Amino acid sequence: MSENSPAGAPDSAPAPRARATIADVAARAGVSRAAVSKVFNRTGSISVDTTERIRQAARDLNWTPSATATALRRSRSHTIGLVLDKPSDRVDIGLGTASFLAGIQSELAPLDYGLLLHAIDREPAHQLAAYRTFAETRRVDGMILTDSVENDPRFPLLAELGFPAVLVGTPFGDEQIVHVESPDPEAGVVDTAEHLLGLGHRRIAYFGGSPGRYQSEARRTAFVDALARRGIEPVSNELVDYNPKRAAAATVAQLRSESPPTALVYASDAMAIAGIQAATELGLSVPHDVSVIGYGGVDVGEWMTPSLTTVRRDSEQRGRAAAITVLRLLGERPEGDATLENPELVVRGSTSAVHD
Amino acid sequence: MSENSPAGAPDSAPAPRARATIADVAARAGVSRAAVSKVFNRTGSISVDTTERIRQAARDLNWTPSATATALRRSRSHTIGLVLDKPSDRVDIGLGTASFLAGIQSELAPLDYGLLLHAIDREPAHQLAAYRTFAETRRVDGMILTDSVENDPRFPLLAELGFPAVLVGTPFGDEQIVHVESPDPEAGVVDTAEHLLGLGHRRIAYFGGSPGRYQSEARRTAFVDALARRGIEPVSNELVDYNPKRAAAATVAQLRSESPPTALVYASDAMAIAGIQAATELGLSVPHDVSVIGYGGVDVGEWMTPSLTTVRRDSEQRGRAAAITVLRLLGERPEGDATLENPELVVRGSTSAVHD
DNA sequence: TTGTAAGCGTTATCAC
DNA sequence: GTGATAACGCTTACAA
Repeated sequence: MSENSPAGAPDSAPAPRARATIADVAARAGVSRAAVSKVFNRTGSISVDTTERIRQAARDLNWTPSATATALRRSRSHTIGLVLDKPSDRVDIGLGTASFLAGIQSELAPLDYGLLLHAIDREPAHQLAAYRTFAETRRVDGMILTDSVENDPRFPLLAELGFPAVLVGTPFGDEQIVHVESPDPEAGVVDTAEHLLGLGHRRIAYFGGSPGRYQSEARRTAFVDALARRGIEPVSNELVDYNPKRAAAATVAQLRSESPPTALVYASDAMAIAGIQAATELGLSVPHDVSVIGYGGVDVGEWMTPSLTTVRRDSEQRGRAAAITVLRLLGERPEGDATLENPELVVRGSTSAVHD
Repeated sequence: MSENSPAGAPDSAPAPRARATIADVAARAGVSRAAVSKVFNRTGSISVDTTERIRQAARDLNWTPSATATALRRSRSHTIGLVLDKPSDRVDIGLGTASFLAGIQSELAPLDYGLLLHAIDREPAHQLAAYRTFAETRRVDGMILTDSVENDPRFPLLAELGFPAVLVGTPFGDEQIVHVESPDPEAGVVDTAEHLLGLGHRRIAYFGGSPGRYQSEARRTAFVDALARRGIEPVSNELVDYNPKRAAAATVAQLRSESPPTALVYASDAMAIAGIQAATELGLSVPHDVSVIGYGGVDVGEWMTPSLTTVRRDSEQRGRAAAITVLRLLGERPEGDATLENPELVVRGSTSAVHD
């Protein structure tokens, strides 16, 4: 690492002159602090003349209202919190998270809201403490949650605190929490089943996410039910924690069994990609010998070879909807609408009719 | 979208009772506000007895110091800003960004610093306004920058403002800015050239990033120079803006030329993955007919088939180093060290000796 | 060991 | 139209 620090030591550099305050601007414009505030908040009535004088003074002094002072006075931080899952000792951010963040940002930015990231592990005690502090310190005005779990302790807590929050997804039980979700969240998964059956597949293996997580369970149930309606049962139905390595291992085990599956369905694109590799290393060709389907619709799925058949869920749209919804909770009037489209099956190169 | 809003309307729900303040805690414990403050900041000396009374009172009232009030009083927001690049109308977050964020978080969390995300486009005027506001409103105590560009206007501005900031990477010219970078940033790229030459490749195409971006230019120059030292010139050397689609198109054009390259080198993994697809669609097999090398070392490269030979740069480590450095600038004493290892060539399945 | 009081930089409610 | 002035919730000399 190389490093040089002009900004660090205030030795040679001129001591960063004290920031101008509203009082300085008022003085320079020859008005009261109140007048300045009124101009910048378009509240109260100030003559065109003084308004211009004040604006000029502010420009001269490079003044912008202090966010912290405003936050204190208005008890609004103008910031939304997002809690990311931190499974163990490292923060883990899935492939789809990037566009989710982008979506949130795109709605927050126009209203000049900030986005504060936090990473918290799944230890219930830590969770509660963290969320409580999050709400109590009032660093954020509202928050966006993801990944509802069974008996999620966060929902009652937030309700008790009366803290504005929106869940992306569906709460597990009948917990009361504002949430955004598409009309039929599992539509794409059902199509997955139909697609495979239509191609003649009968021996199908499913590799799921994590136990106790709503999305993981719902997705799996929807798939298994869809097969059941056609009298089929998956040859395996395993939870591999959204972990690509575990998915690959489980895939190898299945493909080596005496009556191996002809189709492999995964609860995430990353796992599906790893599954393709596992199959390939066993000398099988995708999709000729085995078909593979992922979930998520990440961009790389489109670029890789074979391109990945998957269920695309618009992460960016989900981010936007979540942001819009919290903002509304806070009394803001964001532009867009919070409508979510159903995830949809995207048939690409990793699936084909069963051969043999 | 379905939505229900218990927290939204304060109709049925008991109006969220006013939060306890330090005064309430003081009253309940029968002490002054100063005493409470001292206990919670471990400053001044308070008897064990009163300390316990105060802590108990705080617990009873679920009180935590208000972050905004503290921020105002101390003129420290305890928050670091990170500016993400927003190329056009949408926020774009690269594949490696996720682990970069994770790295930053892992250093910030223990010191209870928050991370505020901002997305700004590359329009110089917007940039300057945004950074100025960022610094002036004091929402953040310091910031982390990425992607230095030629004549980067941000550096002089931040210097002028005396604002603590750290660049991840190398400044383009001789701008003064604290930065973190590995000792030999282009070591892996040079190895790339050697690797290909060693495999017998002589017709090599290079697909670069964006013009005027330091990393993009440095990477390209290092590669071309490394080839030149062995008397080789790339058959093509194009800038495709880190855009996988453009990379694929450029790849097709090259492979269809009269003397097509036997090796394709890309400035990002995403582009390399798209390049493999392009080659495959032309009926070529990777690595048998063409070798492919990416840059970045994203996880999917390891899981895909063929697995991707690439230059791995530890994004998480870069995030950690950036966070540590900016925290130090702020007078904090973060745990880890800000050392960066050189990126290294990871030879996997997408390269092989030239056949023909 | 504890308390008093003066801010930090705004905004909101009144008067004028 | 404009200006005093009192908060917002906390920290920190300085006194006691």
